[in-house]
Amino acid sequence: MSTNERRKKEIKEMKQEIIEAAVQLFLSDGYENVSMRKIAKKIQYSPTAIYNYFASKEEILKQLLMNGYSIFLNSLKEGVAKSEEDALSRLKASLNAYIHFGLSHPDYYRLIFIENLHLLQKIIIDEDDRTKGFQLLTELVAEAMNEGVLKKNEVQLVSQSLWASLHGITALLITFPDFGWSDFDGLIRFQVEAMIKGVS
Amino acid sequence: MSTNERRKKEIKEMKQEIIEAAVQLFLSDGYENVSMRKIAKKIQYSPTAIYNYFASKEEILKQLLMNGYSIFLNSLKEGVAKSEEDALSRLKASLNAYIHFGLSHPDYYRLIFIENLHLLQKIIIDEDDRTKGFQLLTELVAEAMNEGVLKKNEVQLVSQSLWASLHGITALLITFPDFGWSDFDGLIRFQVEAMIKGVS
DNA sequence: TTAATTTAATTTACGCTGTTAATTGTACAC
DNA sequence: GTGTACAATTAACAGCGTAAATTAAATTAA
Repeated sequence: MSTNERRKKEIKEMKQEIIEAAVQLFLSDGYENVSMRKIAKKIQYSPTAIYNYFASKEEILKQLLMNGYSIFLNSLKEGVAKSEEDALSRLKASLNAYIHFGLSHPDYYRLIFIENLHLLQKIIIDEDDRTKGFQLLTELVAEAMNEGVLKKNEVQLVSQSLWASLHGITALLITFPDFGWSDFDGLIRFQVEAMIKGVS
Repeated sequence: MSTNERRKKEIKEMKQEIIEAAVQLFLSDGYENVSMRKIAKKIQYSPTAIYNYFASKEEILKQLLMNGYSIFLNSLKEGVAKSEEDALSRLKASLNAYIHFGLSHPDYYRLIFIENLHLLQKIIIDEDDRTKGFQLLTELVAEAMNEGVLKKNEVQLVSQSLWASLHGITALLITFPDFGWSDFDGLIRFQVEAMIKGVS
């Protein structure tokens, strides 16, 4: 039946319309201030119409998390791709890319890594985007150890420590912008150097 | 007038009763799930009675933050006091005490340092408790630099970098307990060592 | 001691939230 | 054309933070 297929397309389009409205509202108003009714109003539907496409508000949130995480992964990969080819440069590039993503997409960072980290496990990025962020980091760490630019150690342990420091600087700069940070860029550079030195 | 003074005492007691109920509920149900109505029910008052003592729910939150921050400061000071007397030991003790506070009071840590960090500036701890947490850290860093166990550098920059890494490990362990952390205690030890080495 | 005044507590109410249930309208199959 | 499936709407529920009006109790003044 062609009507069936067209219907499927319509469902997909409607879902798309909903999450586009949701993203826009959440970027401007902040996530917690966006209600189902506001989303519905933006797309000119009644509030409960949305429930034909998403079971709950949390399901929309999950979709937003997927989108944000996809952008996050691309940022990391781009950062690494643009770097020099040696293992240390690639590792540093990934660290800088992580922080840079947070600072240029604070709402997404907050949503993914601060407020809903526990939901991340359940979210599978589509298809070939399987290389998750942390796996990328562990690969770069292992690479650096193999090339001898990083002291050999448990790869998981070192990667987790690096992630922790990355998250710390990013989360603090985002959630506490009015703290008297010495010098934004200087602090970031110092932190990245300290992280590398710390595990070297 | 003695009636006036007695009244002041009653107000203080009522406030105390309210925040005690609020703390209990928030510790068991999680902060966002505690409503004014639930607090009121617990202390056997009507919901709006609370508004004679706290202007809003946020004012109760601020009180909780103050309590939590007070516990936090005491934990830090205790940790330092119990350590060896040399500057490096004292600094390490403060780092460990920070993480330990987060792990033993995850709800308070989440409330203060993850969800409401921006409110922290406005909160002044009572009386002689003026030594704020970050100031304590900077003092220990300066001390360590003066004793020559830490490379001389901008004290603010180093302290902020250390705080960032502390926050990172603490926040991640709290908000993502189900992530496959190599070895909780081992990771913490490694992180503290890496932090010190990074700024040495 | 009684009357007037202050003030603490309650009830009522408003506008919001996420979500369920019942209802309406419309496009399709037979 | 009639019956059925289903998308969208309206109505409704239980909850939220909080403002306003009202009641009740305590304190002060006469």
